[in-house]
Amino acid sequence: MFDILSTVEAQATDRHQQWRAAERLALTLIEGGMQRMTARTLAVFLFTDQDSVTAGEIADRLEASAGSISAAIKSLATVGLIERLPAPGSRREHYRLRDDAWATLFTSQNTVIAAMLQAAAAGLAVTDEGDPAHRRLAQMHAFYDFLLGELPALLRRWHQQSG
Amino acid sequence: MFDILSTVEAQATDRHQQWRAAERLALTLIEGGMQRMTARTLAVFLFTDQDSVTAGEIADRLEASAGSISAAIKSLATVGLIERLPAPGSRREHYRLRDDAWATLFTSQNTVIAAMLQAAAAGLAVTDEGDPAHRRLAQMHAFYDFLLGELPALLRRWHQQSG
DNA sequence: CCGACTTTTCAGAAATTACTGAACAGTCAG
DNA sequence: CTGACTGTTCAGTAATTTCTGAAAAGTCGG
Repeated sequence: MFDILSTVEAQATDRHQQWRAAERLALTLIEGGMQRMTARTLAVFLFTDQDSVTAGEIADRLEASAGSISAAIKSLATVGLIERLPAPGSRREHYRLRDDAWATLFTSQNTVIAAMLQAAAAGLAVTDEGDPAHRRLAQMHAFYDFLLGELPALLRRWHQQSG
Repeated sequence: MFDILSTVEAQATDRHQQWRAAERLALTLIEGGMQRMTARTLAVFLFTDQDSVTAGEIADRLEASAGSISAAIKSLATVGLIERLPAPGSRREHYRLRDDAWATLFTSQNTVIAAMLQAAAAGLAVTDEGDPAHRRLAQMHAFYDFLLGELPALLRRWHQQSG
């Protein structure tokens, strides 16, 4: 009887809940080390009901300045999480989350791991065999060497399973 | 002929190089998201030629306040990277890097991954099937679910190989 | 090529975070 | 139990980071 009305109410509730869930996810990303505005921007890319969004739309949604959104988009694009869409006739740039965004985000850890491995190697090179520091650095080196070797196979399994 | 002299000189150089390598490793850790003083403290634990160190020794080495070192040690102990040693007769507390420190550090990522998984699930619960956001959240959920499943086996392989 | 609209850049303001220093608490020798 | 020494806590400050707002640059239709 009042199906239409209740549907409208439910949708309004859903929108609110979705917005809350988006902000909550942003907090998780921030907790994990991501910049505040970059995290909130990424959350918009995830939760929008459109196929793509513009910088202006994000700024409106987050009530943030165009400048900070521009920086956030640049940052997300640099690590490969989002992509610029071939302009669909509009003057404004459209962006969307890439399909393999999360695997990409995870892969960017490779850089960190490689840096740790290199730091350990540098330490090994300037310490003597007998020095306790040498043993510790060797353990560190072994672990990150192992990790760096395992990650490609891990990602291959993922692409196999999902693709 | 001048072996003793050159050895002394080499050692002095090594100490300097070791100190440089330690600070460099600290920078890598900071880059990866660790607090500045916590990273520098961890570097001391790695590069010291002693079996264990005290808070005072670290403060001297880093020329930092006792307060900041205390906070750093607490932080490192909380995530399980260092351990308090059974007091060897001294009044001062001795700490050292744990043997499985690096695996522990990596494992602490599990928390982040679980949080991401939960955030994705929360998003799925408040979006409709047809909504593009639902599809994106499903992809995110699938990836972190996969990761969470793979990591235990990864660490098992590590312990098998190293132990 | 012009004019309107969008995005980017950047200096300065605001907010957050990290460190210090001093007071407090804990512990062990005597 | 006392005194001396080490570690911890916390308020205030210093430094860094992040955001804004406005000006500059870029882009596309006309």
